Amino acid sequence: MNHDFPLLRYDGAVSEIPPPSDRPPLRRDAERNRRRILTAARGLIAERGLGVGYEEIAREAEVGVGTVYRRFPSRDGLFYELFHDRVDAVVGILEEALAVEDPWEGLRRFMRRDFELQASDRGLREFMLGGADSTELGRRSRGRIQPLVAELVERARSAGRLRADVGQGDIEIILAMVGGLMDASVRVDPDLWRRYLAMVLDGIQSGDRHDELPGEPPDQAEVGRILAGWARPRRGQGRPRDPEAPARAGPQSETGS
Amino acid sequence: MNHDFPLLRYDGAVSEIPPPSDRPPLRRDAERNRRRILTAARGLIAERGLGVGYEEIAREAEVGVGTVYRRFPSRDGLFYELFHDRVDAVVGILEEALAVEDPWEGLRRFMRRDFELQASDRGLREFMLGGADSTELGRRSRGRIQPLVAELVERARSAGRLRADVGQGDIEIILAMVGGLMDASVRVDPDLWRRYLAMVLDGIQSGDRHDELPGEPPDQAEVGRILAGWARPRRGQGRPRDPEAPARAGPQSETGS
DNA sequence: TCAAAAGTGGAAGTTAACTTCAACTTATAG
DNA sequence: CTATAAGTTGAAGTTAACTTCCACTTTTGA
Repeated sequence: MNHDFPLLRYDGAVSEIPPPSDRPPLRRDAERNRRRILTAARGLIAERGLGVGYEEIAREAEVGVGTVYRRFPSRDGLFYELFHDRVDAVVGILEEALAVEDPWEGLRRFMRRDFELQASDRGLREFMLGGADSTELGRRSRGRIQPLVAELVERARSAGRLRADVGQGDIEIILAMVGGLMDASVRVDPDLWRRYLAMVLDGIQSGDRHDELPGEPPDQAEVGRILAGWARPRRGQGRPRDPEAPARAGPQSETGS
Repeated sequence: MNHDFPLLRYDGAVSEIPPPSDRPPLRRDAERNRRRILTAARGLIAERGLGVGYEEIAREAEVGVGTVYRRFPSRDGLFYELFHDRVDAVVGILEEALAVEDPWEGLRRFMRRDFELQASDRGLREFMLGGADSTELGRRSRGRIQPLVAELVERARSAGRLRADVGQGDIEIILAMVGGLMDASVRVDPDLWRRYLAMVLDGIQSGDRHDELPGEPPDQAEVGRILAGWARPRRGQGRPRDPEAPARAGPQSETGS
């Protein structure tokens, strides 16, 4: 059992320094392939999310599927390699935010930087959101991140800049909520999330001052494209079909005898 | 081509009054089955979203799959039957909201009532969000709803209660954003959305007064359950696997020779 | 009552992933 | 240089939907 290696740090947070590997090193070709797989996976997952298939990763990496399975028998191993440094980055952002003098500014800064980090990587977004708890890394990450967020919230509240009725849990929900919007909108307008983050921040601060909203309200066409990309259910449901009107798709009163 | 039957109404909106069906009436058994299918579909889709399969609907309706396909060759026809009256309800809510004297109160009321309507029906939520534009009904619905929302927004802004830099498109995005949260959280806490809607409303009003936030901040366990249910990617990715550490899932420095 | 039209059911075909594995290839150590 | 362990591959098996089709049943109207 060597896969738990918490090293205590100054504040009780757990460091992510990897232990010396105890397995024999990979063969040279294997190492090369491993690198290719990670590169391919990084790109595909950043683009399309955690769901991309091994077959596609293999194709992109110019490697057989079997190789991908051999190297990463479970997706957790792959996600570990792809995201552990990103988690470190988030922790870094949190520490920086805690170092900011003005507590409200610190909280704002954290949220903004966190979203900036996630903006370019859909996989990271999904990992941080829902995927987090199904993975060893995910659970550990939450353990590192939560106390820092709690501290940030506590500071902002004590300083009187955060509404007293807003708690740590609210911040996490807000991150998820705006993150969900980001998922749908980044491709249409990469900075739109800033606008809605600003609205929510205005809603949870206790001062009465509004910052100006960044960007412009999206126009109809933009809204349409954003909604069209919102978390689809499974298979299509708008496929082009034969032009025949579907049987009784034309309205028919339920009261027909 | 008889499946377009816009009847002009007072404000140019399109009425949804069904035309007399020109097809021969269904046989008695067919009508009975059609009813069963709709009932089953209504329940399943409200519970689990637009993605439920025909096989499952058939099982629930105690009918063969073939029957479901015969009656609803495309999902659009099914969605039409399930949702056209819900769209009418939304339009009704909008009209009521426009009749409220205080424009800001009207806007608030619309959003609240709209969410209350959607809270109990995940399928409706998905239909109103993304699914809307892939369907004849969806497109028509947007056409009816948008001008009313625009009017509501215009009123609230003229009255000076809505920030001047908030547009109609923003309201639609906010509906989608909070709707996404609702998707993830209704099962855990059916009223949690009210809290975040309140925050956003506070963020977009121009007065400096905050309403009290409904509910309490979710605690850690609650946040965990909510995030766990957030729009999953495709297949599981946290399946229980053999307890062996995945090959090199244990961290290994990328710098290994 | 009975023939025709309408409707039904569900097995079998289709699609699109995911995963395994046994024959083959390559790096490495001696 | 060679034996061997490590690694690679992609075809074939598996799973879980979706959809079609036709032999059979039910309703209807003359």
